[in-house]
Amino acid sequence: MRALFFGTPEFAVPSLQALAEIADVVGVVCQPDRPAGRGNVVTPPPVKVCAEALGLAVTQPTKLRDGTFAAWVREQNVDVALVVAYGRILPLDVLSGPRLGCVNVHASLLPKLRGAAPITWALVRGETETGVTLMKMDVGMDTGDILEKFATEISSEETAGELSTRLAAIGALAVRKGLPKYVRGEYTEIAQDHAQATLAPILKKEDGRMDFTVPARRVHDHVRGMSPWPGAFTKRGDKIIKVHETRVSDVSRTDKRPGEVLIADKTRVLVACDPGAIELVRVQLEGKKTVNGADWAMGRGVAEGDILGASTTTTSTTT
RNA sequence: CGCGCGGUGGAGCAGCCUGGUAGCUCGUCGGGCUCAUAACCCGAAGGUCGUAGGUUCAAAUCCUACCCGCGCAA
Repeated sequence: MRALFFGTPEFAVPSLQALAEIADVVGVVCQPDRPAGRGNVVTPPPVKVCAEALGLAVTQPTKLRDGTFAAWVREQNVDVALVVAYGRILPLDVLSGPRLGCVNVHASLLPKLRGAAPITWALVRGETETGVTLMKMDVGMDTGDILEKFATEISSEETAGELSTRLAAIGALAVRKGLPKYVRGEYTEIAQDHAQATLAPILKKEDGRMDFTVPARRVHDHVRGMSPWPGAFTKRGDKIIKVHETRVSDVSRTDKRPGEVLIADKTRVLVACDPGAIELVRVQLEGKKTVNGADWAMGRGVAEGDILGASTTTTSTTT
């Protein structure tokens, strides 16, 4: 089978490797190298790095809708294109370029969690099961017909980073198992039940802001869902505090206002939620290294009675 | 040259602006108290203050360069 691969981030790498094993990959398409990190160093996306290591040709188009890219896709004369977290909507002329169209690996059990950040939102919403869906792409956002779903349970302490790694592997499995089957025409495509659809919108930095006015378990789910990106954060005064890891406490006092530090001693830092309390296990202050709660308290970075996230200043969204 | 912060005994911090005695909380070790303790009391060990230069009678502190770590923005 001749195939093209579309993908960009780390999540897509295992799928690319899987595809390379089962198909003749004539081209790998990913987003352009972009300035990234401190100092704005131009950095190639993980898929490009992997593709070059595999000796595959890489294409990084900036425009998808002017026809020239669609023409290029057609010229490749491939049976199918595999799309995994490419990061852009493909127009119809591109989708129809490959003989059998485009197949997508999506990190949720469609029609649930359509969109750019299905892993994060699965955790934040407290889901106990998720998975990978292999589907035939159409012009909508993850609305294509389903070929097969691969489910997996979510553990109660799993972070988005960990779950992403697992789903990436499952995605690769789906590619190995499902793509040849698709090409042989052995799948019965099943339309999604659009009435059951939910959305997993692209993440903004602000999505990481913590809210202590909800049950401790939900605060915890939010933190692990935002880990490692964009990262959960709150504030103490005007200083941002990133919260890397939390633990739901069995302490259940409700006589303190949400966000108030109940305990800050050499053993732990506990913050009131509503109801319940959450332990801040690992936190990070601006310009500092990550520290555990006890060290944070020992260095007097936090004390009992402090109010986190309060910043009474009403939500003044600055541009 | 995107903006900004930090590197001080084992941990986390203060001290730096306004050079001149190494500070705080915790941990460690020894002793005591207690039915007991992540509690309390007494005592002790442990630091080239990131590196290399410079200024000065004197530098953790001021100046220069470099190394390492980190936040923001993208």
